[in-house]
Amino acid sequence: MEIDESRPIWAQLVDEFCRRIVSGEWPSGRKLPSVRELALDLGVNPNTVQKALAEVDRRGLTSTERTSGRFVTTDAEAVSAARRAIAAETVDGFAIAVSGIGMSLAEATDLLAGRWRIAVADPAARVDPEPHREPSSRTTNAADSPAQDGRTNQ
Amino acid sequence: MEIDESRPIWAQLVDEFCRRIVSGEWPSGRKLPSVRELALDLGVNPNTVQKALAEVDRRGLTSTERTSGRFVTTDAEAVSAARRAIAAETVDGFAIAVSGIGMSLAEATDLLAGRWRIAVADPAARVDPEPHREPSSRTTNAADSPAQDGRTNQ
DNA sequence: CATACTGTATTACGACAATAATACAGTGGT
DNA sequence: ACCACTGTATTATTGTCGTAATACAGTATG
Repeated sequence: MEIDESRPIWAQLVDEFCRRIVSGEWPSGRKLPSVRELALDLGVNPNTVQKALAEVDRRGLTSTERTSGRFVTTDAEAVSAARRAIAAETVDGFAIAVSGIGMSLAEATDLLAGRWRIAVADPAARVDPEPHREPSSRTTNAADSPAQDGRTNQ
Repeated sequence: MEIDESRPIWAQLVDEFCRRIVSGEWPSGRKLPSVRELALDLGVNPNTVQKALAEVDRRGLTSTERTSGRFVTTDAEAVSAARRAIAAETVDGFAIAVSGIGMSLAEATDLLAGRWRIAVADPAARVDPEPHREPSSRTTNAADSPAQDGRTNQ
């Protein structure tokens, strides 16, 4: 799994764990790897994994036996509901994004069909998102005059 | 424009400004609102706007006249290239996301067609992403034993 | 020329994410 | 009983994001 710096790691882990569950990668009833094992695999701190798993618990996709481990829920409906929710979120976000740059549904559908195979199969061929880099050498900088200026933030 | 807490604000502003340019909302050659004005409109600190605009400059979509203001590039090819890049990123990301939860291209296309109109037109009907909330009452917590444990982070 | 506007530069502070390093408690196998 | 393993809890440190509050420099207009 890929982790980037654009969002809190624990939030990315929540998404990844949910994905593994709704995709069947972690089937219903299966015992999850331990907190420490997951942390090792993912290259993050166990604290971060724990935080993410607590949120997955909260969403009802996993539960913990306190000392014997953590397990995927056996409630199949909960899993499929989560899958539908994730799908809907993803689709809506995509629709908003592409319509926001002036694309039509037909354009979006065509582009999707054209890139599907390659994007899904060949990670190297993907167009990765702009990696969230600091704007060149500049610092931060901003305002000036004291009172009537653009400092109307919260 | 909507700002959430899932990513640095300045990064969201970069995306938004690029979107306005490639969508034609800010046409080629047009003078951008001032840093302070944008900060006021968006409800953020001028520093944050400045940081975002510096990045948009770096990407070649805007340039600054230092004292007279900031302008959208007149290089039409740069704009359309940026639009293509954004579209490709968005489509690839979508393809990976939906295939990651086990959807086929046909399913994705159908779902997209079904949700297109409503997601684009009616913000209230959208399925919003999980709002990145702290996992209930729990703290953070994690590991234990000292040496041979999962603390193999960087 | 003076004033208002533009972008740019600094420094400081509060909040939080991620890490680090322990510690505790309960279960299961030997 | 012992020991390895599980989840959970605490405390401290570091870095960065967002904000705040100024300050400086150049242009344009009256």
